[in-house]
Amino acid sequence: MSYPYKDFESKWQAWWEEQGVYHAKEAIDAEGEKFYGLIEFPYPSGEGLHVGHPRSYTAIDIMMRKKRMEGKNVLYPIGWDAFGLPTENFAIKTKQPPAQVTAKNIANFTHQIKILGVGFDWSREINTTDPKYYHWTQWMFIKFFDSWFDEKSNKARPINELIIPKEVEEQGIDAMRKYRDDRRMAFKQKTEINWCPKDKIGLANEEAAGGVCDRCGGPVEKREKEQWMLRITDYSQRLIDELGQVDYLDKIKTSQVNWIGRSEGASIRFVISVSSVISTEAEKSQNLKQYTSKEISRLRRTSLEMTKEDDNAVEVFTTRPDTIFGATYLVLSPDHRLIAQWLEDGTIENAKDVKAYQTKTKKKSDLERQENKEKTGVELKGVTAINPATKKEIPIWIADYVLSGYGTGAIMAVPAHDERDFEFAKKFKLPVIKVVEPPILDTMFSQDVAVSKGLQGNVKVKAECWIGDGVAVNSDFLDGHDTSKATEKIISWLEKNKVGEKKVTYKLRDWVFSRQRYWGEPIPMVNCDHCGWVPLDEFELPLLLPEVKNYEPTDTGESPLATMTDWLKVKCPICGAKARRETDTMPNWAGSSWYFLRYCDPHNEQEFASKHALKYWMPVDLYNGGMEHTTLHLLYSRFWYKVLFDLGYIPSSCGNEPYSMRRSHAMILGEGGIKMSKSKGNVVNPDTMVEQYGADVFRTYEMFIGPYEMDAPWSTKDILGVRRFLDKAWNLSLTQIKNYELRIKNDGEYALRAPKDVAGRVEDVVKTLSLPGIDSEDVQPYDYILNYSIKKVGEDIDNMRFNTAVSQLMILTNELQGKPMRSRDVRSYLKLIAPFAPHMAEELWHQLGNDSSIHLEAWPQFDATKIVETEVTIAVQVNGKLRGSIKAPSGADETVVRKTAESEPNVQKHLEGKTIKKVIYVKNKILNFIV
RNA sequence: GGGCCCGUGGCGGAAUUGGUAGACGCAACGGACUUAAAAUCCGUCGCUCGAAAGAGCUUGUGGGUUCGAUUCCCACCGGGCCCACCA
Repeated sequence: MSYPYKDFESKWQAWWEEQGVYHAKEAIDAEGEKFYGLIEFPYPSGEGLHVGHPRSYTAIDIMMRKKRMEGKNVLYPIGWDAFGLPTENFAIKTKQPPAQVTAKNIANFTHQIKILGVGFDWSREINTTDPKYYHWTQWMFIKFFDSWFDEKSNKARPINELIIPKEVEEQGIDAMRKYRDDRRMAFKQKTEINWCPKDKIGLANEEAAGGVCDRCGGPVEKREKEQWMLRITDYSQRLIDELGQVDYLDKIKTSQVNWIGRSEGASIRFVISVSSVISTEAEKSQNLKQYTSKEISRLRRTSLEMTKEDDNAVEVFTTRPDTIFGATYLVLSPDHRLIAQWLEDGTIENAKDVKAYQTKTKKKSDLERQENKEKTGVELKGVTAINPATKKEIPIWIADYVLSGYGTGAIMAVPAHDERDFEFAKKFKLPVIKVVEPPILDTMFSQDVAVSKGLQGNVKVKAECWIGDGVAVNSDFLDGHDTSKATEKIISWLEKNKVGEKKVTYKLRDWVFSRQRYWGEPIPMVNCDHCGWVPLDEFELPLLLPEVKNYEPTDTGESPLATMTDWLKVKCPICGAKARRETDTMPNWAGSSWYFLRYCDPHNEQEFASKHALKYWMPVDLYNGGMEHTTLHLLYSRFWYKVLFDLGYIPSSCGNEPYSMRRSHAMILGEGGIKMSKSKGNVVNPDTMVEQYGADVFRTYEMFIGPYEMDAPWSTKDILGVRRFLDKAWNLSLTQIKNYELRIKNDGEYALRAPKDVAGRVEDVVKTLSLPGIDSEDVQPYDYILNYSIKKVGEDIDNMRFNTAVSQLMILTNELQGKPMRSRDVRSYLKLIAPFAPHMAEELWHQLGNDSSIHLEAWPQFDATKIVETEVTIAVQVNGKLRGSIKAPSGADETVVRKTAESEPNVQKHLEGKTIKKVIYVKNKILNFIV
């Protein structure tokens, strides 16, 4: 018979809430150790809960339930990451206020999660769109604005501790303000945004995935816009190094490190010359002109010594300074700052072509860029550079394969040692010089050789020179070998000659923190003609998101808030003059960057969380989330936390990492292993499953579905197997309980439900009546399997191997079939099942005569002596092949086992007429005869 | 192109530090109960040969290390995810 889950699931859910079973104790009156478990709070979309959500909620719930039963003060909170685009777009489409849509979605999600029986502490529920919450998001933004990164102490500090150099101070107040603004953790900068020319709106990256507009499907362009940025790049090195302090899955650490993308190399300055020096076209294409020091002195710059990049030098970044002898041209990104200047002062002779190329690049969508990787570019006529190592004059090009955002936005092209440079050189017939041997070798070679007299200690270079294509770059001597010595040597030469130095760069970009959207936290900043960007006074927070008539983005690409003329007008907090509010809002990553801090003290109106609460709960002991957030949310929130930590808003005892442990769940796929999607019609709705099978079956099935960290396909048939299991567990437990009733009735004429003054608990009744059997100390036939299961299930939960934990519970349940149990063993059995099937366990627990929740009972202990096996099965092999198996006492030594094994008929057969050369014996496991 | 992950029966998946491959579940087949079906219970279940005992083969493919490899190493094939002109 199926167990009647409908009779009691909602009853217990209400009772748990009423009893506060899952409420964490406040830091102040808590005893014992704390445990803070966290799942990524959901975005309450209109789609409703996906079956993937409960997989991780249940998994962590199971771990939290066990911790709670082990006596820990568990914090397992839930909330809503509710600002964001899908809601805004839905609101626009249906002409409803986003706040209203959000409220509806939250109500729906709440219901869906509550019927699952997850043990969340709902008393700490938070919502990022609640002014009481975003008050502090705004407050933190101001703290970012009011701080800078001090490289000396390697941490963020208040901006008023920034010392302004004398020479800047002398330049006046504007210069001082600029000096400060250029260093703030939150700053305004022109950056490219995705722009849909058809819809005339700016798009978030996620709306412009693949270079296509999310709304109209048309191509997306780049446009420049001033945006708020957060200086996460200052933390690049710490975000890598401090991973050493935390326990994250290796693949998570690896992808964060790769995302930050540290590379070591050198920055090298190439002096610029004017083209009039170059004699002829022929000379230019056939021979790279070798300059004498005399000629160099005729260049615009008389010395090759460059201590920093200026108008007369281009700075490049390279990870291979050892190949500098092969650098035959420079390439700048089309929007390199020097180009605008050269265009202006007329240095560039082919200005028209250059400008045309710049425009073309800007129009090029990401999609085109991805699809068509053929090299394009334009030579800058009239400007050249001098390779500091070879002293040769080399041309300068612009090309979109050089990215403005990485390194210095300029490269030295070494076509013989870089595929992209080679492709480019081939196409535009540029010289290719292969550095055949590292320039540290004291051998001198051949034809068009670049020799650097500048290098110390008679260092010479073997190099070959080709013009144009016809050269295959393969099996290069340097590439793939250890070039570190050569690199080191060159760098020290560069440094000695002041034309370059060691440099580290990162792929990580600063965080674009503005959205030209409505449904986000207003940025609490004011622009004043006299004072520049000024934050609101703290007592003015929260700056409420005003209601607007129309949520559509504006034609100008500004946020809808820009149409609120009254709201925009504000007095400057500093000088009181007329000023204008910022109309951009924050990205949805803002609220999620610190929500785990708010859970510690969610109702605090004086601060984002009290120091005391933070001290008690932080860091998060276990944080579970999807791999897709590894390089965004997880990195952002680590950064955010570090800034708050550096500024002293988080007690130092919490440590400078927010999460001690990070684990990852995987996806639940549709039947057959394809992704669930509305269009494929294979979406499974959790509500339907709960209705059809009950929450306990649904939960347990999702745990049984496969390894937690791996994707698993949904199977409507497999869930039936789990239902059968819980039916069996239910019937088994009821049978045991009925047995007590019968025995009590027969022997003592008491019913189990005897009046409370006689007894509430079965075992009390039993003790009162001193009935033998029920609580007997006799050896029971299930002693081994029960104790082993307690051990195994406990370990599996700790190690997040939920699938094997469930299978062990199945084995246990099958083995207990038809065996009368001691009441204390039934209690242990129910406790083992409780984390997986909390409703059923609670119901049976109460039927057993208990009044308090099973989820607050102590986790069962196993008796190690019951697990020790006295007799073991040993596999017997002949030449590594299994020929039989024998029983032997546990720990038996070789001679005993060998004797038994040799008498085994099948083993005998294979040993017959052969001499045993060697015997390998592994205690309690295997005996192998080598003949 | 770079990084990460995964290949085990008809299916989802088990297998401590290398030690009896296929736990547990699904499906399938045979049986019991039933007027019948469902549900439930009992049994069989990697492949090939064999009545059976047993033998051979088997963890994507090919090599290697080892007494012994799903596990470790090398190469290849297939699939997935993320990033992608990152100098």
